[in-house]
Amino acid sequence: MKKMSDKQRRIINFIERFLSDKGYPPSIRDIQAACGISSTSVVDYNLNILKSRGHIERDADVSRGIKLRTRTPTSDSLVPVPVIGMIAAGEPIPVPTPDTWDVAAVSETMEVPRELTRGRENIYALKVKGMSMVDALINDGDIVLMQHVSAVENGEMAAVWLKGEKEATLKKVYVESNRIRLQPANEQMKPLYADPDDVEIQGRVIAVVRQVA
Amino acid sequence: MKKMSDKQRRIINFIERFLSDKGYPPSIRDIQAACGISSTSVVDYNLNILKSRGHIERDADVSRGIKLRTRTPTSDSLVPVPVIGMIAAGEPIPVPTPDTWDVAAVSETMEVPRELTRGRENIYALKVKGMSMVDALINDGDIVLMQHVSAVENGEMAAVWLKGEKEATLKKVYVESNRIRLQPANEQMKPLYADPDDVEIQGRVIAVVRQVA
DNA sequence: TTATATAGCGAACACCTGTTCTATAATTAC
DNA sequence: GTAATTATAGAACAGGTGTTCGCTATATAA
Repeated sequence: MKKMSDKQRRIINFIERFLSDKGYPPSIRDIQAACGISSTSVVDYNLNILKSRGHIERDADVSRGIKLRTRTPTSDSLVPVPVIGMIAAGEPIPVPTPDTWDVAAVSETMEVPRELTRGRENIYALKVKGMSMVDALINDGDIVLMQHVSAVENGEMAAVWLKGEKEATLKKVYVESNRIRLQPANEQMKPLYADPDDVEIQGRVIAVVRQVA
Repeated sequence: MKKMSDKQRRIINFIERFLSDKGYPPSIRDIQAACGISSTSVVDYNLNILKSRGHIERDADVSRGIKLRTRTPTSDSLVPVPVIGMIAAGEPIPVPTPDTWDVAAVSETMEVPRELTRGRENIYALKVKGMSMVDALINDGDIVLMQHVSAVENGEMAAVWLKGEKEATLKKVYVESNRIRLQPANEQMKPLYADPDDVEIQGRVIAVVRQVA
């Protein structure tokens, strides 16, 4: 798909906001005024381009007959995620159970944009306690969005439980010949090597959210 | 609330169906045709009743200016935030302008849960480029949610522009007797001291979002 | 240079559409 | 019964609104 011009992007954004604000689409002259366009025909011209590119639909000869094609209705754009526990040094990582999956059965829940989870299944959240994960660039109080998987691709960030050290960490995981390399997200730091029998992959890190103020 | 007449119920149902079908509200004559009403004035008459009873809202003199009131879309639990630029070492931090405030006038936009911004005003987002902010536990590619303020409370995390070093950093700011202490979020690291004339507060850090996978 | 495509401008047209007005029927109140 | 209220009809008006047309400007290609 070809790139949108700056003007076209402004038009799309305005339509979105107008629509969620007023509940009905803007007229061509509404768009003209809001986006500072000099002529209605220019708006029409760009709307036709946006239509041909598939960004909107237009009903001909119908006032305000603009339909957005890109945006899913905002109703399901927020997904609830169960916060099933803490993650901290010296304590095992909470493993999701059928009970904790159920958003309704869990005490705490947070809502995140679908954009973050990208519609993936088996998502849960953990709250980080302590400073033990600064080498993963994760602070005390951060929220880690996880996906429960038993194995990860090489290079993916995962929640790892080190049996011997009784230590929970978040590291990039690389499977090497007969050992596992655990690489901190801060690439200036040195990797850690572990025996495959000593590590337990608990899940994949999807995102980190830190609320500062 | 008084009971709706049969005709009014048909009108409401038709508006709902039309809206979800076409994406924009029907005109009065659309309603007239679909509900088998003989005159536009009768439609107008009943729409006014529905409005006074609180079932719909109408914008006067606006074609298709009908808004359904019954269902509350979760649209206001997600707030759009303009992504106005990058933040990187050696480059000035983009300062929001009246133009970039306007969500409609900005090329890129992201949506975040209202919970994250807590309804604050003047929120914008910056994308972090490079590894220069690892001491603030911020990685390459992270998104920083900012609030534009000219001054911050002691201990708050802020985007700071160091004039002398031509360096943008995110630090906790403490005003001391005749110097400013800039404390990295990673408290194991040493603070930086700067002359008050050398620092420029660009904004307050509200949140950090990192999409890993 | 000469073409060609893209983008913008302003005006005008014709239909769409909300609104208003008058008249009339149906229902309810008294 | 009459009067008042509610509901309906039809028509017309004025402004809203999508569309079109001719023209100009700029950039790209040949």
